[in-house]
Amino acid sequence: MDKYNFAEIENKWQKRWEQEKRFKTVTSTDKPKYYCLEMFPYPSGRIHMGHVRNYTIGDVIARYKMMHGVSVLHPMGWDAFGLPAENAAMNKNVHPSEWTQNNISYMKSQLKRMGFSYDWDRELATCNEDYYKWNQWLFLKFYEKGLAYKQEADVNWCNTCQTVLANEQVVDSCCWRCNTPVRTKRLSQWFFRITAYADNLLADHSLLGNWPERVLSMQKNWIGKSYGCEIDFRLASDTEKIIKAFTTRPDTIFGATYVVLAPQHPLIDELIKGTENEEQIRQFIEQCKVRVALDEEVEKKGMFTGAYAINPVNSEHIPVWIANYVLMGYGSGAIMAVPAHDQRDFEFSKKYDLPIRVVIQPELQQAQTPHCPLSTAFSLQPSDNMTCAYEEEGILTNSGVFNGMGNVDAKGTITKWMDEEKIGRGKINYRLRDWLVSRQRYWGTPIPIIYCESCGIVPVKEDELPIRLPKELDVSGRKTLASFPEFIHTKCPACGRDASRETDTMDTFVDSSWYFARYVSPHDDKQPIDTKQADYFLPVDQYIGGIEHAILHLLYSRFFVKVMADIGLINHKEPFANLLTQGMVIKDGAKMSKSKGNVVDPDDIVNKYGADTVRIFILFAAPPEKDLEWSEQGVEGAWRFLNRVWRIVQQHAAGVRQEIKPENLSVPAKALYSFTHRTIKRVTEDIDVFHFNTAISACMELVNEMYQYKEDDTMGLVVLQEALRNLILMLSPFAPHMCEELWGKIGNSTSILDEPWPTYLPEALQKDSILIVVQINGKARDKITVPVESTEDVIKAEALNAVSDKLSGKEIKKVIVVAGRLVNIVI
RNA sequence: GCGAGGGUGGCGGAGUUGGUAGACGUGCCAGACUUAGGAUCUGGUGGGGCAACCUGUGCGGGUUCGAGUCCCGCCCCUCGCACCA
Repeated sequence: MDKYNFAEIENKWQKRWEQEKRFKTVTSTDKPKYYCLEMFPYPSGRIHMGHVRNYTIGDVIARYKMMHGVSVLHPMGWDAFGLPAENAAMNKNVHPSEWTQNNISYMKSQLKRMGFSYDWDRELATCNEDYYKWNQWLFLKFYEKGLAYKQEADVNWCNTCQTVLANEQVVDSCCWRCNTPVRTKRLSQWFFRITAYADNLLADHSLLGNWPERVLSMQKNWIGKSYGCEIDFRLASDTEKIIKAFTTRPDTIFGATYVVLAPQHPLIDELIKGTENEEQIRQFIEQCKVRVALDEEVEKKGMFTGAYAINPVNSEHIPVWIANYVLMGYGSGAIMAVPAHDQRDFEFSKKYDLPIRVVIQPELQQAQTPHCPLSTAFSLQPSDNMTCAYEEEGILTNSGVFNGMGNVDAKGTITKWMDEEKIGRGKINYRLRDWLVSRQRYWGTPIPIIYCESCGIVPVKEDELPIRLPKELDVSGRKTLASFPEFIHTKCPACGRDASRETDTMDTFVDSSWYFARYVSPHDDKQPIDTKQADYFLPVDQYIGGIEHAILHLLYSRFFVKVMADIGLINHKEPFANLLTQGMVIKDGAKMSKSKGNVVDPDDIVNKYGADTVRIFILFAAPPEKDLEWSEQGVEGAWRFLNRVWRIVQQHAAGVRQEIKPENLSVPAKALYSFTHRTIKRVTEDIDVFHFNTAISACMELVNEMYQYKEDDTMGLVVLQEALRNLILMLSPFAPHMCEELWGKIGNSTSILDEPWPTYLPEALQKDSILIVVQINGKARDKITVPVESTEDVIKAEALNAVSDKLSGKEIKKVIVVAGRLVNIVI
């Protein structure tokens, strides 16, 4: 018997698949399509186990769909712009382009060694000018539509990366990439107006029913839509000057006892200029800029500006404060403080002895909350020694004509009234900020903009694209495009005079925001996307990747698709119909990482066991969305299983194909026949819902059955061979190389890829007899086997008879018969 | 604090129109084949007990003939957001 020589087999079939272009996408409109996509990797040098897991899952789905005769698009490419290439340039004295290309070619060979079914003819790399040209083209479209704009703003700056970052790329106040604490810096930068799509992004969650709930909830949280009211507080000293404050609680407006500005609020300068406390206040504002350590409760601090604002509903003059607990980045950077009904304001007013005015009374005694003991249930008074704000519902008081109204109703009524009085207006506010896309980097897409002294900001003409990166980079030090005078100097497209180019490049998340759409027509040099192809292939039917992109990449991509639809490039509202977020690969309880020294190199495992074993292990060890603990013993188990399959097929490879007539089979043969078809059913249903671990375990059970099977007459062998044939087909998405080889060994000359997925015969699942569990008082006591057509009475009698010794002298109160399952005798 | 997801053998994990808890794998124990086997095949394996049985799915209640699964109240873990007005 041949030994399972995985190295030879895998090499043989990888070559054959490539030569025969087995995975070339067939665009055929009379067939249903399936677009299976895994998140493309950054070409860091080598693939890691996380990639192997991600791409194995995708490969199983793609191959499974191929066997269903579907036109499958399964492409792969490279997220090839990024900072590590620049660091490599400095540290290893190699051009970012060369370093990236080398990495791509090695990683591509690794992916091929795994046997993944990619259509490599559609490969793309975002650092190639035939890709980033279309980034620039899209940028110009965004600019035309007013969706790209330049603005001076306080932006996030990472000193290590020497560049700015988008809000989404700041994690716990630190750079998402290098973990350096982020500082704010005032710079003029390019933004994408993602906020214009905030509502669409939120509303279209309804189209994403098959996305994991937690991803949707993270995005919802990030977008942060809230309904409220913007209220105008005029300055007492100059009623032309207005502080706009956003609140979700207009019902508490009569309880506003002061106004608070964020330390960065633009009006502050004017308010404090020339006052006696000016210097102190400026010092305080500086202090507020210092970021404190994380998960540390920040103490509320503030200062009185000396100015007063007018509460528009009652003309009261209330003090204007500056405090660190008000954020410039949300709403208008100013709030009305209602200490009686907002815990934060309450704490602040206690600290600085600011007045507290109750404007909502709990309705009944039971409205008391455990956190807010009230001395008298019906009249909440600040003098009651309130220990916290009352944030529950109630009845308005101290609120003029609105007294007695329920506060929930009052929100709308007061908003409407303020609108009529022109002192405020209903407003929807979002937490989402615009996307800062400028980066002070070399290795990225140049922003196609020219600055002219007389014409200002002038977009590059479309036919001038691409604006190429200067290639002759001296790699000895950190460079940006500003280091290349020959790149900067140009002529103004409008007036022809000397002008200079924008030297910032785009955030690399721009690249990955539409690459999935480029795959439908990757070589089109006339347009970014061939709309016809897009109509056929988009949206991606199944997207697979890590949860770490829950907000960043997945939100940006959704935004891009909506813009691309609005400019008529595509006709879809959402990029990814279904999303599978796979868990991490961990070892010894921690994520594999160089610093922890617990990395397992895929190359080593593939060399030792082969790709098929690695694939089986990864799929079997845990369901895809859960974390997977790496286990050498688990890999051994997968290896043993494949060898078991290999041996059983070898033992019974030669044989006859003959029609099976179930009624003529021996009892064991019929049992195996039935088991085979039940396995087909189980495996099919499991793969449909991505339960690869249980699909493989079902195959293992079938193999175990085969080892027990001893029928060696002709029909016995026919049944066994039918089982083997189906087993090989079912395992082929998981362990494709070995299955191709075994497919040949059982007498086929074609590729298994030409074979349809097996279907089970319902009649084969039918049994002559069934097992019935006999319970007494809900506890299993015995089992009986009865003919499948037995009536309830017969089953009941059999059951009572089986446990008669345990029933003697007992009164039977009740007997429950569940068809086909059990009998429960209650005594 | 808010939101989402979890808690089942030594370990990874099965199991929901409520119906034999622990499939499959791993580990461990035993047997077979063998000069030998960390190869392979076979059997056993939640805990307690010689056994009949008892007990067991984070904790406490409840519904039910019957609960890992449904309901109520807790505890713990993971992830995300977090002074968002």
